[in-house]
Amino acid sequence: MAETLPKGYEPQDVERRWRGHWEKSGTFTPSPDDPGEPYSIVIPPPNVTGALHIGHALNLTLIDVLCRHARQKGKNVLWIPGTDHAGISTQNVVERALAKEGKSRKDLGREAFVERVWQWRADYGHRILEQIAALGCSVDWSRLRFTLDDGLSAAVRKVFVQLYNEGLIYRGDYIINWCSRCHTALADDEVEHEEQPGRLWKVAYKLADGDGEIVIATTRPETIPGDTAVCVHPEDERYAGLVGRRVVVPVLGREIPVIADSYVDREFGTGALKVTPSHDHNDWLLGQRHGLEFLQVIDEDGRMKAESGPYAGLTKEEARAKIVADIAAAGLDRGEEPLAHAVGRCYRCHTVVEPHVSRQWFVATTKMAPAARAAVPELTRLFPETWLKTYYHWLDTIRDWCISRQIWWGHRIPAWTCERCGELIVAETAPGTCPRCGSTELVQDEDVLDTWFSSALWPFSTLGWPEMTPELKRWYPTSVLVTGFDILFFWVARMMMMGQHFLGEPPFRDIYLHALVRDAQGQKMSKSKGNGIDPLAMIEKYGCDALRFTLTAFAAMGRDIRLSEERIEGYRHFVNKLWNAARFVLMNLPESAPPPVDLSGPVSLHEAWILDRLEAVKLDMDQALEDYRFNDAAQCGYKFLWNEFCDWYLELSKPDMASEDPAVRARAQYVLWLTLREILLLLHPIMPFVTAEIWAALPVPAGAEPTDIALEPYPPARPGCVRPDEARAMEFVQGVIVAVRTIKAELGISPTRRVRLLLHPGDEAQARILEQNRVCIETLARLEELVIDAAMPAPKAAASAVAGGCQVIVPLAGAVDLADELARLDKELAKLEKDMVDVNRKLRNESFVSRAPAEVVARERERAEKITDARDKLAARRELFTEALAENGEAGTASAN
RNA sequence: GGGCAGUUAGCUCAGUUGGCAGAGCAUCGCCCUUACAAGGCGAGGGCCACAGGUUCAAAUCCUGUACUGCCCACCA
Repeated sequence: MAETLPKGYEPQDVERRWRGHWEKSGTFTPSPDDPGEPYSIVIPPPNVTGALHIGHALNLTLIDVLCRHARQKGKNVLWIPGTDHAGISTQNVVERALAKEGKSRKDLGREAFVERVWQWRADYGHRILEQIAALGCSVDWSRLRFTLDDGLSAAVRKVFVQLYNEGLIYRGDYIINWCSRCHTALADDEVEHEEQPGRLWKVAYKLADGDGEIVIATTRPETIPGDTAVCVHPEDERYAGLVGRRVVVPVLGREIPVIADSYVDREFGTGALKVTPSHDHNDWLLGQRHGLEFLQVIDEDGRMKAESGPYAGLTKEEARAKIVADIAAAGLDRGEEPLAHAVGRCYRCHTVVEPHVSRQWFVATTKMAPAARAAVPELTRLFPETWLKTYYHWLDTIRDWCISRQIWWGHRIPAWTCERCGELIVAETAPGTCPRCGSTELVQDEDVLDTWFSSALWPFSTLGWPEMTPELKRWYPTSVLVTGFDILFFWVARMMMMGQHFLGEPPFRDIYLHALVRDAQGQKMSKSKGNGIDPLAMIEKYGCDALRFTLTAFAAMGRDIRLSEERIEGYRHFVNKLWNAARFVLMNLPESAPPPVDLSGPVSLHEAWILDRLEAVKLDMDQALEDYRFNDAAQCGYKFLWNEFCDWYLELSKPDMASEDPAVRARAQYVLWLTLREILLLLHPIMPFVTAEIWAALPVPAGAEPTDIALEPYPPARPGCVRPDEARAMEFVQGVIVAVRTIKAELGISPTRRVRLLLHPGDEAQARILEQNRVCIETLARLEELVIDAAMPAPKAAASAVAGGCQVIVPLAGAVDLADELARLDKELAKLEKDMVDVNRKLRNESFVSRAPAEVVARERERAEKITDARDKLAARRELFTEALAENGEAGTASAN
């Protein structure tokens, strides 16, 4: 007997062993010179501060499935792992740690602070990597990257300098989103807009030169000190006479002009608005258009500046309250109403952002977007396609990207200013002297780059760019990017732009956007809600393969995943099923692999059937993965293993194992061995550990060495095993067996009780098939006697059914309630009658017969015949059965044997 | 205000080109049949959100409606 497996599958131990093996053996470290079509994926780099959450688990599982599958298909597969320095997030984490020591980053100073962050990374940055490993990811650890590595930093500087020289990076004063907590500018899409209840105040602005007033509406009275105009619509008759005159800013007493601009919505509020160019995005545009004064009254900490006069020093919240009160006191209050409006918040810390005018660096993404747009879908395919419109829309309406951040952790902007002459120098390395005046007093820009700037280079910076490395030649562009749709703009679109600009072609052949993982109620999982499912805890509890299979099985394209622990628990049963099926097979195999048998020659019907199914499953799973239909691939494997291999084939193989004919035994062993072997290969990309463990226990041909399943090719097609006719014949036999089981179950006959069975085959061919599979039927239907003879009269007191035209007759004996069988027959007949009405309605419909494809009509005709045949046979049986009932009189039970 | 999804069994979801509505879990029977009780064998359960339209034929295609969710957006 072959090596046996322990009775229960113990994932923890198995996972630890295989992980260690794969890491040490270098199994997943390819060489650019290896043969095969190149296949590469870059990991969406998790934040170095991060802890693995379920979204990562989904992402990494899907990538790993693709990589392992590609390896099986003979491709030269590279999966690069790495982490992102995550500027603001990481700085926040370290600042919080500092705060516990009662220190701020300013206490340390820039250099010491950055040193402290590196230390933090050395201490904790590996956690996320270990967690990636725990998922069984087949990444190439030898090529691990970090966005602040020397090589990647060099790439960042080169890109910055080149874009600057090309005029695609520029510096300018703009209104940007300012987070007063993180103390930095934020890009437009780093601001989350959130509808919340607010108020709309109406305030009177008195005319400077006499009586009259304009009532404006505002949601932000604290910005009144920064007003430099009042604006109305040019065609608004209500205010026609006022444009060009001057009004007085309430409380402050300054005079400002009334201007007209068609931007104003006459329907909203009072149709008049106050303009604060330094503290509102729209007002900033108005200010530019109309040459207004820019007056900053709120500082970088969210406090009122000296320019706000009496409110100086207050927080903006305090200022709002005081200003509202002062306006009321001055008799300028013209009412207020509740108004829900969107307020922007920092996506990192959720502080309300303040529009703020300052000098920042920008990438002219408006110029780079068209190429990224045009590449899809011609050069890069997007899955699911439904994201196309969103992608296009974003690129079509894109604004330039603010890339400077006023923090310390990140890539420092490679720009220097000459203290003496003011010259701006942008260079990859620090310049020694000013090229204009020769001064050595050069000061580097204090700011660092947006984290997404280095992420945008990830697909080629990780491959060694700007050096033309063998890796870059071999694996760029990458095969597919797998990521969540939530970073389509942050990351994906920007990688497209950078990849095209610097490498001349987009960085991926395909982009697969997967769903978000939500909880069972459909809520986004988050720490604050406490509804998260911790993947590591799940791995601990149910095993990695169960988690991976669950995530794969639910990854239907374009749909969110509602995950709950019960799901994972459910799929653990599947892992266990595989384990036990393998145990059974191993118990029945010799020590060495069974010698090959010609499977295209004569085999028994159930063997032909399972081999035929196996061929179909190989094709289906392969195609599903090619199409990124992960759920279909998982489902397909699940059904084949459980519902076909275990439920039928293993049971059918049992009599073969007990056969006295050594040839039958040998062939059964070979088919068992081979089928299990290929099932393991098919499931391996989804469930690497349990399949590896079983594979290792599977006997190999005498003299051969056991292999590593991770290096085995995808099971090749075996054309001789495609036998649809025999597969159909087997399905007929299954139908007969199910009919007997159903009769037993519905008549309350114990499944273990052996009964006699009479079969009236529909024709000679059926009779032959049934005869050849006598043992199968006897075993699976649990019979004490089987008679296959259309001429053999059936006893009146018998339960009956029709399966594929064959009458299935179970003579009733003992304490069976005959009324049950009558009810059963009537139910069955009613169903057939209904089917017949349906099918006849179609066939009697002249236009159906004439217009539907001939093939569909023929199918319906065939169906009608089958239904009629079954109905007639059952009706005849019912006649006889009622006679039996009458003969039995009040007894109501059969005593036929 | 625009855009995109979703609505199918009690729950969570599949359903590729229109052609007999499926799975898992849950429920209800019967079984400890020597791989597995984390199991086996059966059963019940659906106006495919609503209203129109196209078609021989619609869960599927078109139009509209109603909810639900997400994304984008400068009504202060």
